[in-house]
Amino acid sequence: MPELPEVETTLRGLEPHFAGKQIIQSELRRYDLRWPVPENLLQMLIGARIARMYRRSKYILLELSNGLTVILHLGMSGSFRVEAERPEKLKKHDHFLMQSESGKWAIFHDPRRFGAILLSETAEIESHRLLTVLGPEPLDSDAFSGAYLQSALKGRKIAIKNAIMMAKIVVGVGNIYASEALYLAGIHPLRASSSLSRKECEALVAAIRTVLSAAIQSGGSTLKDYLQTSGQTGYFQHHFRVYDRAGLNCEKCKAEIVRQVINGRSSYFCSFCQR
DNA sequence: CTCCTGTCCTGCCGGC
DNA sequence: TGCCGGCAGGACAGGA
Repeated sequence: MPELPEVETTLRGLEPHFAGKQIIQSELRRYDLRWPVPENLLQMLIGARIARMYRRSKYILLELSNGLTVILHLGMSGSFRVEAERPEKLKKHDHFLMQSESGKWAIFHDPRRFGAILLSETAEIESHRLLTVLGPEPLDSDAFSGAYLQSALKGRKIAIKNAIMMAKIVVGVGNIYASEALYLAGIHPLRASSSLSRKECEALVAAIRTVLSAAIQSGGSTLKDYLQTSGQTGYFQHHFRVYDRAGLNCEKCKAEIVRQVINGRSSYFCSFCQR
């Protein structure tokens, strides 16, 4: 799925047409996403103003003027596109649409339906079951530091790649950016989490920030499903150093990049550069 | 607690 | 051309 950069890119694509705007029309074509979509969604959304749009982890949050917040998640295959008019023919997996007073439509498309649309009272959003368990934002340099990471990894035996993909430790890092960040930091993905030195934790924190920031700059990464709200693909996949590059040569040492399944997920690394 | 596995769902690709 | 297995970017739920 869309990892943090793709969610951030989506948010930025929606904001100009929806933040601060009233929702004048909305349609729901399927209720059976990851969890059932609340039956009162349209009733609560239509006529409400989106007072604020923001991202927390991989969730896009629409804070409405009526005391409710819409929680959106793109799942594994979700994307939003913005259209000037409601298309006469919708695509097969277009599940949700909304039009703001700007006239623009936002259309949620999600073939695998691992995405989610939920409602929460705004006053209780911080304690929502999905949001309350989350660790720090990786781009928040105060909360996500080398010292923090080392303490969060203390006593953990799991592979460092699994650890940085755990939302409780740090949010937003998925399978692609975990491989890329570990490569940049020179850390082997199978290292035991608690074995990382303070210096390595600092390097990893910096690498995660660098990779995520660069990916946001490139409009995210498109492998199969992900598109920007404009319909364009992201560009960061052209900058991958290791992800999906098994058998190619490491840019630094020319050794072959290896693919190995770690915890059921494809992982890519250079066994010479990453120790 | 930590950890590991199974699971939700559709589409695509390669092999036969 | 068709069928089948395997795989895909997330992350919750439940059991050891």
